[in-house]
Amino acid sequence: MTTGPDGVHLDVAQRLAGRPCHQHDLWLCRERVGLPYPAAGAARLCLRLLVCTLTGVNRRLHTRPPVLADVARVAGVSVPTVSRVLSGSAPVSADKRRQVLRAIQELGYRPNAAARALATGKRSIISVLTSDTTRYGYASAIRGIEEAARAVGLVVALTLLDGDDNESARVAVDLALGQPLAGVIVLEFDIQGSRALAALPRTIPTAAVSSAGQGRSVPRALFDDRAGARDATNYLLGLGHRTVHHVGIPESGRPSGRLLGWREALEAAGAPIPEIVESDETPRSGLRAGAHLAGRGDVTAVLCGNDEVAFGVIKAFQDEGMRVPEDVSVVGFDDHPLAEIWTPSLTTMRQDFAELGRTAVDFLLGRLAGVPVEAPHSTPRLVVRGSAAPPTR
Amino acid sequence: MTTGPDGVHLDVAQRLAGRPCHQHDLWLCRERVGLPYPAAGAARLCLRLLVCTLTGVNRRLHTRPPVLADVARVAGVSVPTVSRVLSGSAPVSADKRRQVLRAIQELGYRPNAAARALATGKRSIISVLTSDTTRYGYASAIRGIEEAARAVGLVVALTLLDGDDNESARVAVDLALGQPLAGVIVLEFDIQGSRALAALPRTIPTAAVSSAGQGRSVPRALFDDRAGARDATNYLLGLGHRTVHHVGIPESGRPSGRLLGWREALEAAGAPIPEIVESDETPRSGLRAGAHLAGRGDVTAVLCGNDEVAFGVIKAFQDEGMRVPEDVSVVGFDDHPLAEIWTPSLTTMRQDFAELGRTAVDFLLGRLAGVPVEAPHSTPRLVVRGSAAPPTR
DNA sequence: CCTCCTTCTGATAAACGCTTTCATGGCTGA
DNA sequence: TCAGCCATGAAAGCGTTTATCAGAAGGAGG
Repeated sequence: MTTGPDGVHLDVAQRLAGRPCHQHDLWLCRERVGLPYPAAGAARLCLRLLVCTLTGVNRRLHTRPPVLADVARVAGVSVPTVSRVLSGSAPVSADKRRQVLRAIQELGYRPNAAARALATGKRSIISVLTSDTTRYGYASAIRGIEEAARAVGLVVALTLLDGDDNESARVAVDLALGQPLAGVIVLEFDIQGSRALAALPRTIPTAAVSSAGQGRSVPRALFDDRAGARDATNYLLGLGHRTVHHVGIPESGRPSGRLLGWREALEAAGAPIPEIVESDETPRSGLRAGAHLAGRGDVTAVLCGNDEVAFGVIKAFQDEGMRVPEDVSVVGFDDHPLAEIWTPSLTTMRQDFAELGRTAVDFLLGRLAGVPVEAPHSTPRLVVRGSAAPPTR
Repeated sequence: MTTGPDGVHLDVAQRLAGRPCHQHDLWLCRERVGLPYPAAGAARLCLRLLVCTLTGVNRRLHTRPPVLADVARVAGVSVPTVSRVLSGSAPVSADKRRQVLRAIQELGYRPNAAARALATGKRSIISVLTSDTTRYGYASAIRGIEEAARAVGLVVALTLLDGDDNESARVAVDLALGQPLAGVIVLEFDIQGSRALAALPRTIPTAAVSSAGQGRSVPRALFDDRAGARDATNYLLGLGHRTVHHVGIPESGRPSGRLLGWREALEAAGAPIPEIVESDETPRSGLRAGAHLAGRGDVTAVLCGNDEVAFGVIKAFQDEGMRVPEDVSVVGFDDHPLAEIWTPSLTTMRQDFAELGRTAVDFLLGRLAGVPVEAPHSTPRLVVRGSAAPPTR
């Protein structure tokens, strides 16, 4: 049985009102009756009013959360003093500080973020624009961004890019910019990302996590996909394959780095350049692509746009009775968590999405602070496993 | 060559300043020189000042984004009129409306969300607390939440729960509550989620997306894992297996529904209840669990806590030379996107995470609006594929 | 011992950008 | 001519922070 400041039983009020009821409610009531804070003897009146309030007679009153002024009144100090205790911007006597902290505790006070943001002009949100949250690379990058943001006390807001037209990009951007943003990070792994980047006003600090080098002059944290694809292709050629087929993933408005790197490596080696097979980055489309390639009969090595596609491609080959890697070698891209335990285990180009996400935040913050930071950059690394081998014929 | 209102060439200014430069900059300059808005003839002075500003002589001035008062001044109307045009809260003559819209366009004005939130008391952020963004179920639920939130004009903020102790839950909660939140949704699939739920103050509207029924009396969008596990176990028993082994995933503070359902089904069937094998929800731990089970020699059917674990378990069995489903049947939980193309394709209990995420938002909003909404609820559905079959001996 | 100056603490007030209420002035229609 | 309506503007918040100011306490010098 907890007892309020004037002997009012909060539990009684609570039972009468049929809902939780806090010290704060009591004070609101006193205020309403016009009682100064430490006025004893009006407990009964307060209780009555409290119950009225709690039962909905005056809903708005009860709903109001405690504000700085409430804390100040309860602690018997002025509003700025409370603010100073909270922010530590100026010295406050130990005595008052204690009172203030106790009042905050009692009232369950939490600063109003909107008011704080308005007064300080400081922004504490980083908005992430992405077309997807579920696929491995996207999800990892988001995790990296969130971790880095949290480390410096920022919150991450997420906005999905639904359509791949300019209009829906604009809508998404408008929604995101409706918040007081410190900056924006766009996951520019696809056309939606590029569209969103284009739709962003130049006035807002922006960084992109990107797998392509060119485009609008926005600072980018970059995967050097091109070099990665070149390495992967050279690896397969080095195993003795005459050429390497490619299952492409959708391009973000311009030829993807993976495609370019693949073609460059083939050209450099003087190998024939097969027609590209398209996919939509899903395992299912990989299945279709694999079935198509299996039907051709002359395929011995395939570089896939990502691991999920590679899984589908491998599955399709196996369904057609071809063995991987004995009959055909498959190399993926990203190093998906399941690549390791796939059958056969998948040889792939590892990318550290989370790390690039983290560095993208640092990059953005550095630019915000006016410190020149070099654009982060990461080259995929070959992870040799069991899905690629020298050709058998 | 665009020309400013008094014949000032913005392009000239831009070239001189070496950075993009907008109409708005001009007006700021006029303001600084003390010119009323439509005052002709001071173009040259403005340009000079503009270049000073842009080149950093007065950085703050240039940095200031346009506010409602700027729009009002440019449009030649009062501040409330602009506000009315924006919110449509009161009629405005077509004439002024047009002027206002043009001014907004020219200045690239965007309302300040913090000020708006402060004035209206309306909150536009839903915070999602989760221990993970990358795993399938979590990522899908986040997507569902984001979609539903976006549909009603809300933004989703993401905060990861790092440690599984109370202290780090408190830190995460504090960070999230630092924003002006409309409400919080906790993904309570694990102990971190439960901790966060416990750390949330009762004053903030909260909903949980959960796979367990009990716990703190917070409204929950619920997966009926228990029924799902019961169904899965009964399915395996129905195929003729003497009993079913279980590879468990970490519990969120209390026995997981999956475990309970599994045990109930076995008890009801009078089947022996084998010891549970633990995993940490990763494929790799599934590998270990599978190796352990394969070593026992008497295992014919396994129900896994999720699909990723099931993948590992299957792989381990195969590595030990056991065939799935001929020698041992494996059933998963969740219907991971790769379950379909795994070898063998995985029989599993499908859960629609995205849909439950969406309904959780509706649920939260309904409660915010005071409309009584029934707690959403979803029962996993058996998807029969190729990884489970009758025992062969 | 009194006064003046310094130092430290707390309070008052003015922003921050937007919404909203209320009052006013110009119209229309009877 | 006057009531009534409508568009508009002035002003008062919303909950913080911060700059400025006043007052008290304390020490030193006369």
